[in-house]
Amino acid sequence: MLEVINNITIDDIRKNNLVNKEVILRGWVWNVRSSGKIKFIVLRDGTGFIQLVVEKNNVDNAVLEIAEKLTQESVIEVRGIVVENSRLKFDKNKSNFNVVFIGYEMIVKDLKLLYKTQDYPITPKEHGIDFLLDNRHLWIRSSKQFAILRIRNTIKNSIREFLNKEGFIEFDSPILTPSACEGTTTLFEIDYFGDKMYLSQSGQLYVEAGALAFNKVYCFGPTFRAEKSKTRRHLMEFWMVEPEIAFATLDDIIDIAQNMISYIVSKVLENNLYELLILERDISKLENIKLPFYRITYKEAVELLHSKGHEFEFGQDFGAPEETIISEAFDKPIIITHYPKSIKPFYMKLDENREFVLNMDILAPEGYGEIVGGSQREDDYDLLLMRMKEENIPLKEYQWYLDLRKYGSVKHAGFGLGIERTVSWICKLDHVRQAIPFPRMLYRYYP
RNA sequence: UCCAGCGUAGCUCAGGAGGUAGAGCAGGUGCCUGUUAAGCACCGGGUCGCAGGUUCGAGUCCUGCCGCUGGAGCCA
Repeated sequence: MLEVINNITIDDIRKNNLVNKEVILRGWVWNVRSSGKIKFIVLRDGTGFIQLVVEKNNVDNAVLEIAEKLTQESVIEVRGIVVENSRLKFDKNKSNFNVVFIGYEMIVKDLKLLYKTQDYPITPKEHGIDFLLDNRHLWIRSSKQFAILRIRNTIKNSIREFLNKEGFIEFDSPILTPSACEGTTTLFEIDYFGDKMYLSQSGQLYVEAGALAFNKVYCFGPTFRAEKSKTRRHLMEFWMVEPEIAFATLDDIIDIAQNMISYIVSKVLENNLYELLILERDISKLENIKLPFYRITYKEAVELLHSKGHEFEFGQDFGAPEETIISEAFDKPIIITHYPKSIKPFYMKLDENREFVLNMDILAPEGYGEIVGGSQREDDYDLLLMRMKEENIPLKEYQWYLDLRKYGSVKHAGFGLGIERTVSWICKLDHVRQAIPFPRMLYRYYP
């Protein structure tokens, strides 16, 4: 008598050898095709996709009747034998509805209908982005979204793993803040029992306090920016990891940042080949992400733009076209350092001649642009005060921040890495809105 | 916020020299034992974004508004 394995997922079938084992799966009907007395059901259970085969001569009439009436997203419990099937190998030239079958299928013995779904809105056909975003709560069931969000999970886990190994502690910065961390950008205002508070646009100033208390810290969470920007690289709510290290210089955080990015990519390649295949990602581009990355100064980047025939005024900040030109010129992430102080915030440490700052941006390759921004921080009380006055920063609200330069100030540095942009690059998405479960965009926040 | 484009069936779109709508998919009913966004046959499905205007007549032309998409600025 064959033992039936219950409590199993499609992921288990993919990872363990369960050929010729009888198993029970529960999941949602993805698609049904039939050819007379044989029916093919594609099942998804949240961990993957598998084809079920219902043959007339193999099952009771009752089972056949259920199989005949299945609709998309109906819920079933199915018992059957796992078999290998070479016909189900992924073929790039044949669209598989973007489902990658796993080399196995299940010959069904029994089938129970647990929930009958009717008129599921997302059909196996093209849909417009407006419709899909309105149905984001259902769209996340689709194969590509499934793949992207599983890769996002790997990326977040790998970041925590990496920082833990490096001796960091997670230090939570507040989301409600009494003042702006970066004076320039717009903030979401909150009524806090009659006072004005803001949703945090960066945990950086708080992790600086953390670094002087715990040496190596990072915060990891959502941040909010009320910028009226409407591009493929912007969300109003996005996730950022911000490591900050005491006694560190610009060079030190460049090392940490590129090691971290390289670790993230290696973990995705280790854990998510299936998902990358669903996304039809060119894996060789990711395998190429090896240390060290390219490193140039702002000055050299401007020269590069000029050599490409691009008009650009020295002293301006790089916009989307510049970032794209620069990042397309390299096959690995590119680190740009020493920007002019006039285009960077007050807390960045000045270099010797006080013209440039000790900062770095990291641009992802393939035209993806900035994913990391960081700097060594100004640790001298008087210089910081001078910079704050120059930029009209309200000193009263930042007294606590100045205090950090008054009581045991040390050189320190840190950076922020944007999660959605990183996901977007690794998955080669055309927009960051697909890199987060429920994107918050300008004028679009449903569901 | 600025520039450009688009709003027709549940979805993706066609019609667009003004004469009151059409295809695929999805849904329904059949046929087919290896399909793979299967195929074939038949069926049901529409205040053509909203408001006004021109006209005998507007999905089609004009004006305004609303919604969405793409791009720019700002940034991660």
